[in-house]
Amino acid sequence: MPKLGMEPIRKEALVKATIVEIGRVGSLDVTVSQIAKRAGMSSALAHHYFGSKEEMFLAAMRHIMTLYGAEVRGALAASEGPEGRIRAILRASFSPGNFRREAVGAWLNFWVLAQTVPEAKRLLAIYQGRLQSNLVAALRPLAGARAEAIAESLGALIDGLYLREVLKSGAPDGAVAVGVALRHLDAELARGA
Amino acid sequence: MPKLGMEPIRKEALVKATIVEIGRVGSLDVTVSQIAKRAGMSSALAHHYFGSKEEMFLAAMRHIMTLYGAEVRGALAASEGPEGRIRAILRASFSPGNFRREAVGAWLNFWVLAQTVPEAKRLLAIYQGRLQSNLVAALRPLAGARAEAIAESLGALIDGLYLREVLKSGAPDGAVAVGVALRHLDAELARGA
DNA sequence: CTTTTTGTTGATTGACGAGTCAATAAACTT
DNA sequence: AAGTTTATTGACTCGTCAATCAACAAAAAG
Repeated sequence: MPKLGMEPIRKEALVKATIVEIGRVGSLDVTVSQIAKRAGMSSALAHHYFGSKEEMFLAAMRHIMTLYGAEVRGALAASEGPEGRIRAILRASFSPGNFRREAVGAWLNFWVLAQTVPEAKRLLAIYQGRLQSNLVAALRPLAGARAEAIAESLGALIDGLYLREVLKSGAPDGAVAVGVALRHLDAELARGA
Repeated sequence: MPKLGMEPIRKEALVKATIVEIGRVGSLDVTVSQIAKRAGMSSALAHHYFGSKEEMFLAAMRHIMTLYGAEVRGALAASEGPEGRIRAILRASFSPGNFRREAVGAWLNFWVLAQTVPEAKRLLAIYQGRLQSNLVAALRPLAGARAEAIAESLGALIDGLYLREVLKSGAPDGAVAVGVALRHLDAELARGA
């Protein structure tokens, strides 16, 4: 049955299964067997393609970040004006695709991973840097020298809203989160003016 | 050698050791043996006093929350006026005792725990509720009907600042965090006025 | 002084899980 | 057709760890 060119297909299936399982179990205590089973293959094959469980986690992290980055870029391209760009970033951050239970759970656990695995820390730092520079770029025309400071608190607020989503029961509501972030932004901008 | 009345002493030592080990390892993948060793006893004794590892985690969580709560109450008692009360809450939240690497790491991991262990979720909800009502009480005279909304975003911001501390290298700087939170607050209040 | 309660641990059990290996098979190369 | 590369898995190794147990020691109770 060996069809050739399976590698990318298998890897993608494993990455998605990893995210789903982390979200389902709620921690990084997922077994390779669980992941492999959900992806429809044996655990041996999972080890064959990724050398270790840690590599699977990192690949899953890159995947989530890639999705997030793409969504932000897309929203940014379709936006106009500084304020429009900020709204775009916020909407992308809390879009149904990113702001869903399993993705939020995955993020939380990647944060834990970052405490011990340097590569995970690096990836998370990249995410933070990109968010920060996107926000600063959009804020510069509106807030001048205060752009950095506002971007930092806005970034922390976004992360905090993600964190709090973990405790909520019921489906995530991105609109509410966007509203909270926008109110904060308005307040900051109003003060500067 | 069995001196009587060891139970509370042993339990306290275990709770502290649990927090230290979680902070050191950076995850909940700490063994009971590690914890027991740091607390100066055998793993069997740890199991004797707490029935399970999970109970140890929950006890550690209660301990951290108790410390935090006590510090907030103390700061609140020594404060004057609505604005003073808010400052007190923020200062307590980012005090050296609470805002230190191992405590921050422990918080993060408790959040993970809350995804699967109902009791952990309950405890975290209590913390959030207390923080919220403390903030609302202090904000009411300043912001009236907007107190709840501001308290919510301020609470999320605090959590976000904790979260981001995890990625930073170097010693935590509570003063900076308090500054960020206070700026946010000022902005919100200025708008309402 | 014997019985019970409290403190304490080394040794053991039992389960589970990451990673390896050998074997099998289909496809591609020469 | 023979040889190589890619796909795939069941079985196995080896280690780890939570939880239990049996046993011992000292204090308190009767």
